[in-house]
Amino acid sequence: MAGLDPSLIAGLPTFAGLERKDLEILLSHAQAMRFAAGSSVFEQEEEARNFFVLLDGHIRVVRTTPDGQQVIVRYISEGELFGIAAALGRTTYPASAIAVADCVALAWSNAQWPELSARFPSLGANTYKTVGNRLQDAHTRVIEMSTEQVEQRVAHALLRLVKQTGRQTDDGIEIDFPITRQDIAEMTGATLHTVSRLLSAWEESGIVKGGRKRVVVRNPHQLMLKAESRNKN
Amino acid sequence: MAGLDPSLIAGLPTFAGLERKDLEILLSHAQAMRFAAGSSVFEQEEEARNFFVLLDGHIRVVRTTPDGQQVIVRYISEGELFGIAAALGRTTYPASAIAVADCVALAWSNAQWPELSARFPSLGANTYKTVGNRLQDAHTRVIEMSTEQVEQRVAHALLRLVKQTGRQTDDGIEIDFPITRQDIAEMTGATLHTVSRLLSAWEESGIVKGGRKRVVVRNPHQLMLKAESRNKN
DNA sequence: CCGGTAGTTTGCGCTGGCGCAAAGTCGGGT
DNA sequence: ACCCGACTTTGCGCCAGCGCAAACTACCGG
Repeated sequence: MAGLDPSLIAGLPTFAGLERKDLEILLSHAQAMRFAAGSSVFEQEEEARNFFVLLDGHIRVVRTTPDGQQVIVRYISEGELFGIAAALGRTTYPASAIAVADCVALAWSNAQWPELSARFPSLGANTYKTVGNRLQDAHTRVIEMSTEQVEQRVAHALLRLVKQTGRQTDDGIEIDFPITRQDIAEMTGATLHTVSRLLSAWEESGIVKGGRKRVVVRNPHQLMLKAESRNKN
Repeated sequence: MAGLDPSLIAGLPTFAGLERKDLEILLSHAQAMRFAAGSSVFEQEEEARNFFVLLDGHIRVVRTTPDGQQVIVRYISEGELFGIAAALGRTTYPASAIAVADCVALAWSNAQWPELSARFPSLGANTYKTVGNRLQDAHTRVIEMSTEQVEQRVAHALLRLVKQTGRQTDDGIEIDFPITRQDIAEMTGATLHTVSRLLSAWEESGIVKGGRKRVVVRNPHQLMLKAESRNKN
């Protein structure tokens, strides 16, 4: 259906639980979708109609508070399941998803969820695991926000991004999609200004290298030190 | 098995999805456990052997950071499913659970999870929903921590506790288990001292009434005002 | 009834990081 | 080639809330 390009299917490590044949059946129910960088995949409060697997690109998940404040919940990279609100008993998406690079995703209608999850138990297992990881991450973030200084939180955020999407360059490890200082601020509960100051200071000491919508980590080890103690380094 | 007291079974609203007969089968696989106030139900990092439903009492879930800081993840009240780490693909509990009042819980061995969840789809649905709610809560907390002042966070925490476990008294609504200023601090990422000061100020204006390990909310509406704007009231 | 411990309150000084302001700088579109 | 909007940097003053310190008080066990 929808003429799935077979080449898209090649790399889906997350679905290793499924046998080749089952995978093909599952994929035959999916629809491929493309999103240009900057476009919206779904909006907060919108009725949850689909669940997705991201095949290529990067998506930012943002939650907006009643008074207009924005917080970045997380970034989604290739192979990840997302938009599974309906499976978790919600009728609307709790956050907005925005493509930060050109994206390709597979989408299934939520109406198919009961049938598909019954037919492919490993889809269910995968969902449990995904949600478990997210819950863990969310709690980790609460702890960080509760106990750490801004400098440590920013360092942790960068390390997480590097680990998740880092691409080795001759300069160091680069975060593989455009990200602004403001974005980092919204991930860490700091202000744009403070983040900018921190990155400037780190650039001074050769730990990172900045650019317009770019961050390259030159010295991950030193960055870990910043992340770990509230002492001066 | 384990001679379940039938009276315990009476009130299990959370499991409404199950028919009476199925419920009995499910319960026949469970083991009843009692925990005295202050005792540990399970420890962080301990191998996850069981999952539970709390029948009576209150349990505090605490996560400890590598450097010894503690953060209260949440409180569990009657009817809630907990300790489901294994179902989410983990082998150890990510946090400790401590009874803050005398507790009665039903426990199932994790080994039974695949069988039970296959046999009773509504158990699985229930788990998805529970996890969905928790994920939602965790994200809400991240947002609060990111965007709110300490005063608002403490107000929100109290309102949540009151909503979850409030007991009407002639003085106002009382939180139904012993809770210290330190506990509130660990829920909100503030210090004991700041929390104490805030509660003193609120007691001054008649919004709450404090006591040793006790908090009574006399004026929830005013407390909501404190929770909502960073303006002076 | 009494001593000890766990919990609470309050004072004081300091500072991390925010709010506000303004001046760069990069890059994409016409 | 230029302009405009988006992104970034930096300076400065202020204050919420923390760290430290000390006193107070309610409960519990003996």
